Amino acid sequence: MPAVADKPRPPLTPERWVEAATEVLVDRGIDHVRVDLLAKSLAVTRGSFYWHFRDRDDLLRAVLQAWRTRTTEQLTLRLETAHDNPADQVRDLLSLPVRGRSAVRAARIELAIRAWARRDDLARVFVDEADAARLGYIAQVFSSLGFGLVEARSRAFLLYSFMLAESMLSGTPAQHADRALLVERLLQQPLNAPSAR
Amino acid sequence: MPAVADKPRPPLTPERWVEAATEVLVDRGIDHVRVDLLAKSLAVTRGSFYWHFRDRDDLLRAVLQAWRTRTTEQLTLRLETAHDNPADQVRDLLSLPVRGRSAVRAARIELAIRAWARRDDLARVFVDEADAARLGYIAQVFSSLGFGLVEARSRAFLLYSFMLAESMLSGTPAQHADRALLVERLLQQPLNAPSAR
DNA sequence: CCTCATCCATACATATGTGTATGCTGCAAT
DNA sequence: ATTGCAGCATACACATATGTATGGATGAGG
Repeated sequence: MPAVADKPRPPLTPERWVEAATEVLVDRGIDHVRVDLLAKSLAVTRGSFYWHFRDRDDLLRAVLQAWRTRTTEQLTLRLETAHDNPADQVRDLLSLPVRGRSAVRAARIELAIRAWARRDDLARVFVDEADAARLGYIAQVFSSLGFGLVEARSRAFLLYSFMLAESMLSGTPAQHADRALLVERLLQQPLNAPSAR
Repeated sequence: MPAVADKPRPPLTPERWVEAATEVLVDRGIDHVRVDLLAKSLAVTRGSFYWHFRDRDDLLRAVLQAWRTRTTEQLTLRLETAHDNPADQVRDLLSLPVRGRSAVRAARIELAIRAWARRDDLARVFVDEADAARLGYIAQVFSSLGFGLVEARSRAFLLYSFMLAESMLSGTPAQHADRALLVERLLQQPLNAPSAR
């Protein structure tokens, strides 16, 4: 009984493979991102994969690059739509992880890549870049609030730490700390050290 | 040419297997903790493994339990040798990651287990327990400094976040933030909210 | 309508992993 | 000295992974 007109599928793009790979990466870790598994989830055979990608590493590189593209886009978008009031930018940052399903998903992807980066040099490069870029951005915001360089960098790290920890630790965010209290405290002018304006 | 008196090895203990497994876990992640690989690193065959352990999961459970034992011991030790001055306890906590090779190693183990816990329910239980215990301890210290419950928990989370982030992000700790500044700020009494004594 | 490139399927060859069954060896107790 | 078991080795059955080689279908252009 030969083909009764199998639904003609649209051709697969490399992006589809990257999506599928990212999915598995988040749910099961980089070691479970395997060609045959992805092929099954896309309902094709591995023959298709090796048409679009040179090998498995080629795919993994593509996953990292896709992530970098998204994160840098996020950051530049944040830079462009910057509020006039820097304090509001800080408040926005702190309310970021709680708002939106896509933000939660992005956080999960990032954690998975971070775990991957602990053992893979290339992944580590990408993660370090992202961290540096964001820390730089946050520090810049604090800087425009009138804090000196060291102060701004310290507060930026503290804020970034808080965001990281919230995405890592279990439990609802609210049960960890009073976000409103925290943000206002972070915005305060230094107390013992005179502000360097 | 039959055995020219191969060095008689001392019998293997389950602990040795757990050590080896932890080693691999740190360096390459839980998915690389495999029986045959460990057997090679211990210079025996898998036959030995299945003598000491029921199966691979049995070993992984043992790894988690060994970790819990160590971490809770660390915490109780901290509770017992508690300084009279709670402020000193906070200062101790912040200087913890930088002092000692074993502290660094413990941090690496913890990160590996944390990555594991993102996909394994049992591991997650252990990690959550550890987090809760430590957060409780730190909050207690802040509490004895005169902070109210919410204040104490918030500051505890902030401090714990900082410690976590320092062990996760690349770069030397010193380049992130001024630790001394941070600790003194964390110790200060609340400013806008009146302290609940 | 024939051709050719694109996109995928199929079929090897090879590697690496788990778990089980069973065999071998030395030391300890009787 | 013989027995007996602890501790490990060896061998088998099976599953799953990568990568390559090659064949088949389908649509666009000459």
